[in-house]
Amino acid sequence: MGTETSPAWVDHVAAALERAGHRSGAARQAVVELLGEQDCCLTAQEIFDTLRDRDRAIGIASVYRVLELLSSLALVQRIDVNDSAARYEALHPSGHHHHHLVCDECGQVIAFEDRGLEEAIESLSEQLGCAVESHDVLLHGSCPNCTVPAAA
Amino acid sequence: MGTETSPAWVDHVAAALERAGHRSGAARQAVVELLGEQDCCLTAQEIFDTLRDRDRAIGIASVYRVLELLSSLALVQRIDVNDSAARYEALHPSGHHHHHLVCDECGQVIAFEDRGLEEAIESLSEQLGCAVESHDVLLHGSCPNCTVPAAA
DNA sequence: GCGCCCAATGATAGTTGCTCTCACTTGGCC
DNA sequence: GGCCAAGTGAGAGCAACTATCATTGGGCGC
Repeated sequence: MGTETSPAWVDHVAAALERAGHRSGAARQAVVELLGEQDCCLTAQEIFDTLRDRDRAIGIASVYRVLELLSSLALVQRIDVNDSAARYEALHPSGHHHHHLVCDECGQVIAFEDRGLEEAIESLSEQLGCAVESHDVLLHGSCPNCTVPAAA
Repeated sequence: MGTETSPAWVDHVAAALERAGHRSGAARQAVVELLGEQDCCLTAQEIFDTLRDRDRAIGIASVYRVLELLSSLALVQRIDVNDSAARYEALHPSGHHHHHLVCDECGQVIAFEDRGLEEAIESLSEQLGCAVESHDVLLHGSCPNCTVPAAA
């Protein structure tokens, strides 16, 4: 894990923020860089804790503020996995993204992608007569670890 | 609206609860009947308020308790629409169900169904090597009302 | 029908994820 | 360097949800 998402997205965000008339700031920068490193979604608390551990501590209010801003500019996607805390992840300008399987046993969130699914959703949005801007697919089940009882 | 989901599902729930060794109770009965009438999802608060308006008031704690029980028995599905309150709706034993479009303008939740989408998810779950028990697709965009600026 | 036992219920206090407020700091144009 | 708005952080506030616990009532044995 680590570099999949990194530099291009961080630059993209910087450009988009500047275009939208925002200044740079330490807290926002730290959150963006952290999100850029991730392969999958993080909760606000995880972002807060990780930055504190790295001696780049910022206020929890700033975490939420940055996430809301990025979300409103379609730079991150908010994902709700039914475990009370929302998660956020980088949203690529290319539209390339993935979806999530939530393990109902251990709570782990696993990312996956599937072309067929994307196509089904695309053709669906045309039929609906609504402007579909983003979509999120959430599967519930058991992850490989929990599926095999012996390995649990 | 009103009768699409109704009697069969309520009976199904009653049977499943008895099978699981639960007694009947007024609060639970009221929640199940209300859910059985719905075509789409309700929040816990909506359930609480509606029952109070019908002079079948029950404690808010009971609402949550019943929803959790039904959810754990796969009799209702919990849906998180990113607006802070979770929503719940009847889950049919036939597997027949629908998904949701959330209007980012007005917050309205619209139900839809699509065979192609279901098929894509089914074939996907086979590939994943995980036991997928349920799935939920959430589209974000604008509902017909909000899509046409003139009608807003 | 009567009584007993435990599941079901409801009021309320507590927890928690998140938002609001406001004083302070900082970036960036002059 | 000075100014001012944007950015930030601490902490209060809010709302959804959960835990607790005393009371109620369903349903079985009698």
